[in-house]
Amino acid sequence: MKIATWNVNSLKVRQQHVIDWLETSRADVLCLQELKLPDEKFPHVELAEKGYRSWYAGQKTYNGVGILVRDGLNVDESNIVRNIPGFEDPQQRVIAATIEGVRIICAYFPNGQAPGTEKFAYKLRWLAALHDWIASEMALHPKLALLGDYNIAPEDRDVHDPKAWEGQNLVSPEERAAFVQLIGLGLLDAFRQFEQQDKIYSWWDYRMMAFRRNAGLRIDHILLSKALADVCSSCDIDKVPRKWDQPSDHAPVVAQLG
DNA sequence: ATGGCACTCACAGAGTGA
Repeated sequence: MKIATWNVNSLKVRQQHVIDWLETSRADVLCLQELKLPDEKFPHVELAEKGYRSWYAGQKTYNGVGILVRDGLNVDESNIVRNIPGFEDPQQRVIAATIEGVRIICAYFPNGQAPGTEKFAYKLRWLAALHDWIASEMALHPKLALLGDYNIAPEDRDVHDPKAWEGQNLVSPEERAAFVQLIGLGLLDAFRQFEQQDKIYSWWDYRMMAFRRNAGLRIDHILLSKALADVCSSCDIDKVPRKWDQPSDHAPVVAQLG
């Protein structure tokens, strides 16, 4: 099973990119973030025509997450979860589904704006709630994958200019500690299970020709439980869609299970 | 030091993102 995550920065604008990418990647499961559209505008008919069923939690203008599943894969319809149970939040950031016995959790972590702001405090509260919920999900589902836009660059090697970014949002010690807490639940960063080239990132600012300069961050991740990490044969970031016309500022991250 | 780009809503320019 090939699983992937992609922050598309508006599914309305990037609908054709998603369809084109699914056609070439043949991903079985694609987790999407930043749909930026309400559920009634989700293009489920167009995606179904291309062979993918979809489950989603959207809202107008901001946030929104979805899971696309290739026809033929078994989805447990009784076990779809939207948002973090017990964490009241109007922002649509989480959707989970069990696909072929694998618990797939798609998450759009809060940006956080800057340390010390109210949005940063919300990010830390959200991270704590996610941690506790993931712990309970792992107890129920030994085969679990947490995919999404984490808005955290875990280590300095995930940052193009660690000195310039030191202490800033996305790399601050508090955020990195929260990432380590997730790892502490028994999850593994799929990307780091394999030998990788230096300076591989998943996001580049639209400004300052950041992509051409490879001035990026690795903030989109696939974390796997031990049972899945044992069968994971590759994990890569696909930079190709970032080169297309009118691209998302994020690139897809892909893991092959089995 | 600041802004730089893109998207949404809505029709100007603010809010948000990372």
